[in-house]
Amino acid sequence: MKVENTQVQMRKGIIEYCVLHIISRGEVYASDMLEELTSAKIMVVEGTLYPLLTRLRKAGLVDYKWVESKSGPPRKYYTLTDSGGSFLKKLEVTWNELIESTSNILNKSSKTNNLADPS
Amino acid sequence: MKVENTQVQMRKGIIEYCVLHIISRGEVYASDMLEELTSAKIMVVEGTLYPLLTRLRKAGLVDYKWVESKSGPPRKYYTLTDSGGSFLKKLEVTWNELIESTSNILNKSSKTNNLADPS
DNA sequence: AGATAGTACTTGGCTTTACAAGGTACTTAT
DNA sequence: ATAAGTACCTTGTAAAGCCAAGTACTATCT
Repeated sequence: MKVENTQVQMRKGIIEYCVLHIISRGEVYASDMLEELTSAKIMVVEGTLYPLLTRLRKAGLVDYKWVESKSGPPRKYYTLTDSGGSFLKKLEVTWNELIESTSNILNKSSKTNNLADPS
Repeated sequence: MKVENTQVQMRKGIIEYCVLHIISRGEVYASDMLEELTSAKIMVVEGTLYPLLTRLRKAGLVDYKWVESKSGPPRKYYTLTDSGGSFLKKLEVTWNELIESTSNILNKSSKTNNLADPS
């Protein structure tokens, strides 16, 4: 079992949450999102983002419109739908609960170990 | 697309992290973990936990010993191995980074909403 | 003794999804 | 025309949670 594998698992779902949140802030297209996610150190690649955006659109959570570009092919600019907005709210609740639940577990550290030994 | 589905995705990986942490605090068996995870509001079912424990053992991250019980069949009491300990340390780093990265995204909220009120 | 209930652990099949790799389509520069 | 750059899409693979059914052991009831 590799650490990388678990790290991938940890990111799952969170990526969807972050993408919805980015779209909720205003119209963006895929490369915008990629840049923002990457600069926030949440690594995402095209092969992950595009299928995700397609899923979100099919589910009616986001919508898009084509916009001509002066430097290349047209772009899909995404916006959040109403149902996407309520979906995002639910995810926010879930995320906050998950953070709290996890810290409940983590803060119960006991006598037996000293895993945070910095040496 | 259902909210439950995304919520499941969010939990992935985090469950593994929590289970390793619980084991790191001392010997426990599966029902102990189930109870603790459930009371921390991280819902886990047997069909998730047992395969996870098997994976962790095969990966050498945890070990177990059979212990007789007075009220039923014997139990597998789990302990963390050395390599499980260093694995857990790496996951702690990953988890903290992920929290921070996510909050970087979320705190960029724009004029339109105030969903992540920081007060 | 046999049947039933409770506890603990296991397994097979299903579904979802991140990721890699390769592909299509449009625009601009040479 | 050809090349380069940008943007979006698709197919195949592997991983993992979940559901449901199953196995095995113990204690209790009839």
